[in-house]
Amino acid sequence: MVDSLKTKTVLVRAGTAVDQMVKAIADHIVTGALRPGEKLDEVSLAERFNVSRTPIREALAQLGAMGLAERRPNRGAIVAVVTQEHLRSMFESMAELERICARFSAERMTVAERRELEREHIASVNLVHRGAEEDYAQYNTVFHSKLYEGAHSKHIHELVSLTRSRLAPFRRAQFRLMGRLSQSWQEHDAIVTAIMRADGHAAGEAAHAHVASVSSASAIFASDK
Amino acid sequence: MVDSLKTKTVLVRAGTAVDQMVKAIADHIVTGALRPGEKLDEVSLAERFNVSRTPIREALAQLGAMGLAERRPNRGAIVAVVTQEHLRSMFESMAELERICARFSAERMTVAERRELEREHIASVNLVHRGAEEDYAQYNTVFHSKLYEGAHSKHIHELVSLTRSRLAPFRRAQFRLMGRLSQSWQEHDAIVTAIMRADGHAAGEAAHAHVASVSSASAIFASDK
DNA sequence: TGTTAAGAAAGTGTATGCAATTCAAATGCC
DNA sequence: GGCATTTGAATTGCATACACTTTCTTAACA
Repeated sequence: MVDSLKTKTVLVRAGTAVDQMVKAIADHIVTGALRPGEKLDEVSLAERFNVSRTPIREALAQLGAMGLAERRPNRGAIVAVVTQEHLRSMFESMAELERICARFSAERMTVAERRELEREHIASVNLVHRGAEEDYAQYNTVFHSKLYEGAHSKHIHELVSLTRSRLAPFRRAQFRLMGRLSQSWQEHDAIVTAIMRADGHAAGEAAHAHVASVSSASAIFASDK
Repeated sequence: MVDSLKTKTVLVRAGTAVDQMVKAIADHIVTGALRPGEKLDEVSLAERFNVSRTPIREALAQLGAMGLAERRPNRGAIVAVVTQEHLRSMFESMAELERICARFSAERMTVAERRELEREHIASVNLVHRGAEEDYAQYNTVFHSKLYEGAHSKHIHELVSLTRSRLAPFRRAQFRLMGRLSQSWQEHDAIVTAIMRADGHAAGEAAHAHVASVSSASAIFASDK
């Protein structure tokens, strides 16, 4: 089928429409274009993104499950309003989950996984020396992902991914890491060292301390409430 | 408005329709009426429950978020098929989450909460002596809920609730506790004692051991795959 | 006979229309 | 003037219709 025939569709859609909507709305929430507590009107969003209400509704449902939106029966959805206390508990949970992942990683990672982790960790020291904050932030994500995967526990991985996505609106990587690249690397180093020694407890403690450290740096971006 | 006028609606619906569908389908999955891997056809379900496809679709989306169903784009939904490995990781996660909740409870419970926990725990010894498995199972749920709430961490509570609901299909309380009421009570006792002493570490270890004990008793109900 | 391509059937994805509920403003009553 | 009731607009919930994707069938060709 020739694409040019579809004159009605102005913008060629990449994937399924509802996924697009989820990403788009989530992005608006994460970037702050949609403020916490703001009403997510179905018709407005539908007009805004040139789709009908149906995919919007499904997207809102998914966002609700993700914790980014809050759906009240018959009363529409709003951008999830996260209290200071709730935010604290999310960071706290994140620290605990990372502690578990690091402990499991130390106990369960294959030799290949350990080697790869150590190799990339050592390589990342260059980013620190160069002060490449953007690149380091990207590597940091990879580093933590390796910890999640190294735990060899699918469900823990799901829980930590869920928590991570919920915390996304409050983590601005560029701010989070500014000026503490060196500290972050040394904290990573403690984790890696413990994992290489297969010292689960030490790895867990190091990971917990690491996240707690990041949390306190991020907390200032919390919505005052 | 007089209710009898609505002759069309044969069965008076309690809440919103999609919630009904979620509960109904979830129930069918949990009870085993719908087997893992079975196709969740939208039109069939719609006819079955006398609603249109729309609420069914939303319900399936929610069930997907819950982990009870698996939705493939353009290919329909199936009852989530849980591998032995995945199930293991869920029980493992449950144990770790309970460890955290117990530790936090030991550290954070108010005096009133501690007193209430101990009071009900001591009272539950009667159920053990009477061998009231049904009642004990019910109390057991309350006991664990108190641990989750006592942690004073909203997000951890969400994570543990999510995991619990996902494990629901594999927990048949009546089987789970049969013949081990006394053992369960003594494990509870260790947790309560540690919490009353505000000994976070001991409480966590006791809770972890308790869940691990229950897990091994439940594992036999896992789908062989 | 095996492979592949075309087409029909089935089922999901999306759009639209109607019903039901909610929220608010205006009106009536005390 | 204050308070309760009602009515209307706005918005969500649900149903139905249509479009597109997938998949199974069938037939043609190597």
